[in-house]
Amino acid sequence: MQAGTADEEWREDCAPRRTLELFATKWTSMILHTLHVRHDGPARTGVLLRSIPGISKKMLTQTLREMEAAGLVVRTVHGTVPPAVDYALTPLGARFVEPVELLYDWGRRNADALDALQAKPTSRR
Amino acid sequence: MQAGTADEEWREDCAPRRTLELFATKWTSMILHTLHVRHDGPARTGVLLRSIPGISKKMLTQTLREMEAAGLVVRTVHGTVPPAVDYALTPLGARFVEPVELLYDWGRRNADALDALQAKPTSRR
DNA sequence: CGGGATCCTGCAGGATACTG
DNA sequence: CAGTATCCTGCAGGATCCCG
Repeated sequence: MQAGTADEEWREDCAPRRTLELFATKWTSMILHTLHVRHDGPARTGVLLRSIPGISKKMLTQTLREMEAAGLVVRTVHGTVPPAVDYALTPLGARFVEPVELLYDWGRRNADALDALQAKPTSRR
Repeated sequence: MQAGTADEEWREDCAPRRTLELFATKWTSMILHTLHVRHDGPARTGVLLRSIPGISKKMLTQTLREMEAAGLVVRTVHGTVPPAVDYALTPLGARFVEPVELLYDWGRRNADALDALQAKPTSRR
């Protein structure tokens, strides 16, 4: 099998790599997760804002926009005078919750491994 | 449960978020994966370079450096005249292979969901 | 309250050339 | 072959102000 390239389909647009893009935009997975744990219905913008510490209003709306365009969430406007908007997962969006939870669960169960890291690739000042 | 903030520990340095940082640096997970599937021993720099289409020589060494500092890989120099260097997973690094494979496997099994995306968050020209 | 528009910044990350 | 050093670029993402 010689393998000048790779021993499996490992092109730039293969499935694994495209999955990674989900996590390339910093907030996407957290929004998916939040919409999931709050599956008692759609979530208002303000709720999302307060549920995800550190996210800015701009990035929240921007990411939601992209997710809506991607077909991951649906946006519903209720009022017009004091705007009341909520977001809900689409069936497609719900599917992407799985890899997110997979990853997050692993993190929770392996906090000791995370602690054992000498220096983090990012977030190191 | 009121939840002004979050319904679970969801601070900026919680385990899930720190797990995400693993994938923040674009190439880390791919290197982990490559070192894993080539577990028949350590891998030479050139092998890694050819196994990961699209990675540049610079990013490869740079990422490997960070991973070494983090304790994920060990670097071994063999020659000095024609430098022969190889990298191997540490026990800690091996642990981080799991979430990577988890994610990649999901992607392979759910290529249809990836195809169903209308617009990708990234890689959109 | 939700969200657009604008400005500004850091940093991931590519290209290239040089050393041993 | 492996690695370093520069230079340069795009873009994620923060802060701020304004609109309905």
